[in-house]
Amino acid sequence: MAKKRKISNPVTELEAAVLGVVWRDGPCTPYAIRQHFRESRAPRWSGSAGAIYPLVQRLERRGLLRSKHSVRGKRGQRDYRITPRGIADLREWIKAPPGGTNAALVHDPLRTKVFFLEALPREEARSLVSDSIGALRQEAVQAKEDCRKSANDKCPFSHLAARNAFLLTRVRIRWLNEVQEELEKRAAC
Amino acid sequence: MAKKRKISNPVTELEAAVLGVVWRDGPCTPYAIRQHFRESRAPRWSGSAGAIYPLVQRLERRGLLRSKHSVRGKRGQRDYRITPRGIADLREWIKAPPGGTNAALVHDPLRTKVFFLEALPREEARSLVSDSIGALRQEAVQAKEDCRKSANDKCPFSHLAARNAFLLTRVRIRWLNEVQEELEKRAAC
DNA sequence: CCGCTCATGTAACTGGTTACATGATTTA
DNA sequence: TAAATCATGTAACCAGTTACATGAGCGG
Repeated sequence: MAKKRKISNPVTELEAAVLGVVWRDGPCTPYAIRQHFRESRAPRWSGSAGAIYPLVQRLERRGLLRSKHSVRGKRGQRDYRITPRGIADLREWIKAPPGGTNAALVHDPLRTKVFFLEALPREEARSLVSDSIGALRQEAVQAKEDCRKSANDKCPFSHLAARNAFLLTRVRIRWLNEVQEELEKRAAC
Repeated sequence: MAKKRKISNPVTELEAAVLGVVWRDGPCTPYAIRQHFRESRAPRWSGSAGAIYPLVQRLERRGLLRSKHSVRGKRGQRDYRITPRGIADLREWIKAPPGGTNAALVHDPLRTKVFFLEALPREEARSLVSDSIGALRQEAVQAKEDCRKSANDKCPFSHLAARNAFLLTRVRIRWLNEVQEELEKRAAC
């Protein structure tokens, strides 16, 4: 059987995200990559220096990124671009992340909290839920705004990503409303 | 001003989850705790030995758990129970996790993938989306089943947690349908 | 020139993973 | 009793965080 092209190493999610940013934004400095992540409202993407700089060095050693000194010859400033192997590995990750977690259940810390909500005095449980609803509403407004802004992009996928954030936030609000109802029902007893 | 009781150290999410399990299930061995996590379909909770055993030791050193040899004097078998300070810290975490991420945007790897979906040849993008829809439908069936099973629990919150999982899964399916439509629209051009 | 922010990095630490070792119990 | 599996643990590794160091450009 014709052996498929050996993929160097499956990239992690963060590595893939960096590859994706470089793929999309063309040559860019690590700092620009960091900014991209820090602007994201998803807390997963902190874009801390200690994560990004070693990561791009790693990716360059593995041949997925290539860098050269920026024309503006500031200190060590380097512009990174993606290599063909980098693109191949990015595609590989999109198709099948390591562990096959493509459709795994998303993690919601509020779910865990509600799971243990009986450990909280009733009144505190109540305020936790209503505070969270408030915060999520804020989130939803932001997400909707992101949706609107990306609605007319040349690429429809960034808009769909924003829409994912909005829909998830909205459904969590609705779910919290159910939790709230349950709390009130219990209070009534 | 009356200083609030000093909370030892804010616990992490995994620590809080372990405290929660011990709080709920009464005295139990580390192994039982692991089982609890491994049965969860959320990939976040792997319950690997290397995570749990050091963790309960840590919590005992910090005075949040207390252990004694099980009556069945097997090897080193220990039953852990939660202490009052453990309960206090668990409550503290439920109210306000470190970082105030109570209502932060949930992380969805499929969102990231779709964000970079243009990097994929059209046909592969299509099959990624339809495969994911299939997998999520499976997930949704499972989640609904969990919902049903927990519907008549004495504690309604485990049911609400299951419902969260179901709702999130369902909304992701709907969102993926939108992605699918978009792909077909583009194919038509 | 002083201080501020931009930008690139590094070092120490932390928490979780995989893989292994080993003792206890059950089952064939 | 031999093999399988349950149960407890540990060691090496790894990725990401916080905190720091440092240089470069710029505005007062």
